[in-house]
Amino acid sequence: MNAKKVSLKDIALKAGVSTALVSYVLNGKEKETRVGQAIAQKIKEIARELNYQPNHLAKSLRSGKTHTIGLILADISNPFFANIARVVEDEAKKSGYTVIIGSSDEKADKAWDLLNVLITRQVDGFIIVSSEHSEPHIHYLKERNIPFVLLDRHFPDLQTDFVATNNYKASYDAGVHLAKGGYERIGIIAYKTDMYHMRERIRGYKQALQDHKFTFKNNWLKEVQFENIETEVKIAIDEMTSSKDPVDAIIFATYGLAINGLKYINELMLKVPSDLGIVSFGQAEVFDLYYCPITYLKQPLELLGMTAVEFLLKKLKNPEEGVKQILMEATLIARDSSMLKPT
Amino acid sequence: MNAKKVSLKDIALKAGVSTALVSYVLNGKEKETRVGQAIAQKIKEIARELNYQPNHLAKSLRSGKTHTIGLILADISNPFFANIARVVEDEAKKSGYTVIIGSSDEKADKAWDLLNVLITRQVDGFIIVSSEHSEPHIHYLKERNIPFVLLDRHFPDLQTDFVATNNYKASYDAGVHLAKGGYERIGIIAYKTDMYHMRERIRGYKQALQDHKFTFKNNWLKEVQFENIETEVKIAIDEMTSSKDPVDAIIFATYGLAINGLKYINELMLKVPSDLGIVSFGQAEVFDLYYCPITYLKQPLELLGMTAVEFLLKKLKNPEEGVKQILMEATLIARDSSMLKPT
DNA sequence: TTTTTTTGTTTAAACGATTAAAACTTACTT
DNA sequence: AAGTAAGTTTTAATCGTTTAAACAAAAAAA
Repeated sequence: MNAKKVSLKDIALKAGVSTALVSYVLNGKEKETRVGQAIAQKIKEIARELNYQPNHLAKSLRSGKTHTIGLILADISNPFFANIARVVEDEAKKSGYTVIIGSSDEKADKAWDLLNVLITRQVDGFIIVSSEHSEPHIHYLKERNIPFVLLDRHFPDLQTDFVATNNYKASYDAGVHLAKGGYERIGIIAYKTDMYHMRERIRGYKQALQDHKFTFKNNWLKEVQFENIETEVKIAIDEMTSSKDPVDAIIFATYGLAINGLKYINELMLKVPSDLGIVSFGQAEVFDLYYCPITYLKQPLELLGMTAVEFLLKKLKNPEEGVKQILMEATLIARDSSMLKPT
Repeated sequence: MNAKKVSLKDIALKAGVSTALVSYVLNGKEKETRVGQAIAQKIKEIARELNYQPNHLAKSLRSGKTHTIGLILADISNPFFANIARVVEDEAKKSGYTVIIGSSDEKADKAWDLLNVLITRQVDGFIIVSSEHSEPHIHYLKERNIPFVLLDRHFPDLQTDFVATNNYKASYDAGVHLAKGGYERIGIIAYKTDMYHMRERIRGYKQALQDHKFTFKNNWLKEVQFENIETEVKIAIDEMTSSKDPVDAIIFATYGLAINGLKYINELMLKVPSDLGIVSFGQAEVFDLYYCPITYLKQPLELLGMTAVEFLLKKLKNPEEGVKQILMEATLIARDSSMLKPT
């Protein structure tokens, strides 16, 4: 950054007026502050001529607003979140906001670090895809009165703005869909976590079983740890398929679980959908790539991202506004992997 | 942000000294500026007690440095770049830098917008994964003396810092590998672009053919447009497989091409690796998921990202330092998809 | 004509930090 | 006792903007 930047002062000097006038004119306050027509015109011209770019730092220092929002993702290597990031970025830019993205990699302490870095960077607010054990972060934000919106995952016991998917319903739909497809011993592989979105996915699944008079077997629900996903998914599938009540279909509660699970199902030479029906959460072109295209639950990605931005910007404009919460419906995209008996 | 922030002045007031002293002490300049032992201690204590967090905006305004770097990606929905982003972010943070990520979606004008937004945000420098037609951006940056490092893609005619993969070699390896696997009519599907990394991939492929005394047929090279990837890949595969010189193996020059191509190969009921051998650029767990695991070229993702940060930070520290360029080698990860005759 | 109002413009403080230079204390030399 | 040096702290300018308040000149009202 060589060519020393043009400042208000430079313009003022050249126009032979004070910086105040320049500031007024360049901020469209000519009317309220009754700046002379001729001068106003001249200032604008000189500004253009000098290619003036306001200094955001100075502006922010003065105003206390940075027009920057922090986006904390649970895992940016997950294509779902990567795409969310893109949507949020685009949407924020429309309103003149810049987004700083951080990935917590599902670790609460990394999320905490990020939060603090971004707070000292004075972002105006946050959009957060929470990781486990981050309730304290939420409390902290509320306490310090920092505006934020939770995205995709939320805490039902905490009064916060959020935008999320109706996971219960989505999972229920998956169960019903498999049942209709002719499967009767449906299992689910989820993450071992207390996070609400995951509990809801399990609850929806169980409800679907119940509504079809299938008695849930403990063995049909497997919860694996994010850190050991590869080995634990294998064990889970082994146990699910080899017990005395083997499953004939599996719901994968996330994209990552599905990738690992399908990989292993291939190794086992199990045939989808005949040996095993499959439905997975999370969309990805990848599911089309499987020899038997995978039925999946498509979350309204764009809408989620855009709404989160909308909520946050509203809150920034008017911090007193009420709590905004919304649950959006996922769509089940039926493919071959969930059809035992072709209809 | 309620509880009005603690500033140097607050500390100074409480300690009964001037802000200058506080600044000196808190910046570890007590020695050079010979601040009294007792006072220094007191200041530090009060700072801790008040939980003082320096105001980055003010610091930056004064120093002209924001300790922020802009990362412009060609496409954040590509897992390769998403992971690069993560690496860059982590690495930068180690040195106290914050990263602002933007995705140009392979569009030069979006990249230009991003560039300007980030320049007005006064990032200290850029790491850029260029999209096509963005040479002018490079010139602009050089002209304005804004430090930057190109990542993954570079322009051989432009004197710039860059960190990239040796695409020629990688592609050459892919060709040789397929030839060794028993394939003799090897094709490649690439993007239609003048970008050097893509030209190199094609060049390496051709060289491999030549070294095996296979005569390259025009029909074996297909270039598709990023915007129409889905339909054009289909056409490409149709043409490659149905002509009078049908290919028996395909190299996909990118991850996205592979995803789309494999999807279509499935539809066509072509069997990998017997009907068609496959090698693809870009790593992804997804390649394991295919019924026949896909051989791929693994780029040194972490190293690329870390080196880019290293180069940039060095340049920030000492702008006069010479041009840094490095090409890193990809590793071919051999799987079943490229073995015609099992060895 | 004097007073008031309107219109147009400047002044100066503020945001929160950094830092060169000035100023003030002691203590030490001669 | 006066001068100098060394040690310690303050002053004040600066980064680029915003904006309340003060000011001046012209126009309107008295």
